[in-house]
Amino acid sequence: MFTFLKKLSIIILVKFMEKKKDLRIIKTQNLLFTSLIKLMKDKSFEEIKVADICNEAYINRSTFYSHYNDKYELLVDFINELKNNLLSSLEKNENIVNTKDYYIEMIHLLLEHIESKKDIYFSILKSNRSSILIDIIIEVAVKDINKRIEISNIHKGNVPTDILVKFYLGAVTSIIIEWLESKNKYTKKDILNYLDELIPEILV
Amino acid sequence: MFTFLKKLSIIILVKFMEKKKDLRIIKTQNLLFTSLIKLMKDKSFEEIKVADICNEAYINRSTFYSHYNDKYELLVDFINELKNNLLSSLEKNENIVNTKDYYIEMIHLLLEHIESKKDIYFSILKSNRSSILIDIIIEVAVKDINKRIEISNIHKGNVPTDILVKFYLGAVTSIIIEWLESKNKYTKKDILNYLDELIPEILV
DNA sequence: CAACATATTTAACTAAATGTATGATAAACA
DNA sequence: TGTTTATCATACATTTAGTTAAATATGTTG
Repeated sequence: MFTFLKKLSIIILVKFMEKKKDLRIIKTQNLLFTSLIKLMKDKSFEEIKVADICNEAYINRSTFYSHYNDKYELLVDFINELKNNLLSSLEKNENIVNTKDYYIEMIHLLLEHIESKKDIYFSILKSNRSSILIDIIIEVAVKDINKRIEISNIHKGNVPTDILVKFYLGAVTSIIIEWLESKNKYTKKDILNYLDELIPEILV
Repeated sequence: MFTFLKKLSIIILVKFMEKKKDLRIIKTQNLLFTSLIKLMKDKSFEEIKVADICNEAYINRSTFYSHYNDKYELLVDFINELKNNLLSSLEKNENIVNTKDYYIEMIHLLLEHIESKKDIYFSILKSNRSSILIDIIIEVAVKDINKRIEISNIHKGNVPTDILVKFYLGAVTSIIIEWLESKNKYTKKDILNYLDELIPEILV
């Protein structure tokens, strides 16, 4: 119970530090985000101008500059939003005991998150920024994995844990990108089955 | 024999179409390439201006525009150069019979290539463009793998070949990036041993 | 080596996009 | 309701991109 309150207070503190008090700020920020997503469907991020983003969002350009110094800051902010979102999606995974099950369930949650925000992730790929997608998945997944301290002690082989983790996360991410890019070629279930087959029990 | 001549003539035709006859062109192009590499060590690619590249190369800006329409074209040209380079490095791999040996040797050649051009690849990572590195490795490796047609028929499981290939190439690329980013933490031999352990015989 | 072809330089210029500043207006907050 | 502050409208300085044309320098070819 105390832990819960502690958690809550931290969240409130973070929100407070972010200074997102004023509704107007939240409103414009969301408008800028959705504008960015929409534009990234048709253009690469480099081609998108600050003026484009503002026009699409019906927001004055000087307002944009009162929030961000340039479009790259907007992108970083947007990506962090996605990361936090994904991280909390993965939290449902906390009380799975078996390690292999944990990994498969994590990938399951990952795919569900991405499918629920397919527009956004597809826009990221379209805008020629696949490295963003890779960054998001790997960073968030590593954070989640690091919560399960035991893992680092379990693996019996000669391969260091960080290498092991990067190996399989790179593999999974690569498949996810293939899944997104090939649109309707594979279902979410297909991908999950393939990964279940490809990730060995040895990991446990 | 005829096929050989046909191949040769195509190569000659390509070289002719590239119009790289004049030494001056080769010279400036190389200057632009090395200038780009040098700048990417300190700045992200977005931050680098056409004028910066020209100053560093002691080349007039209008000369730049007689070669490329923008800096992105220069980057593409540079990347293609790297791809061709890597592809011919991998050719030593042609007459290996055993499939697992082929993969390990391919990774070996890959690591040797990257180590011999460590400056360049490290610059690419520094300039916040890891997706370039991923593109290069995956595209070239897939080309090389596709030469060995048999592979597509060999795998016994339910996982489609393209998924299988993307899975392990994603994994290997992820490790290579980790290897480069962690500078001196692992030797080339370490990485090769780890990957040898992680890539299953099942593939064969 | 001389004649020719063409790549590079120099310099000026247009257009577009960035980033800043200020006072007026509108909306949120307490 | 009064105060605070985010947004708007506008104007302006600066940077970068990309084009053009004539003079110069450097490779190519017979």
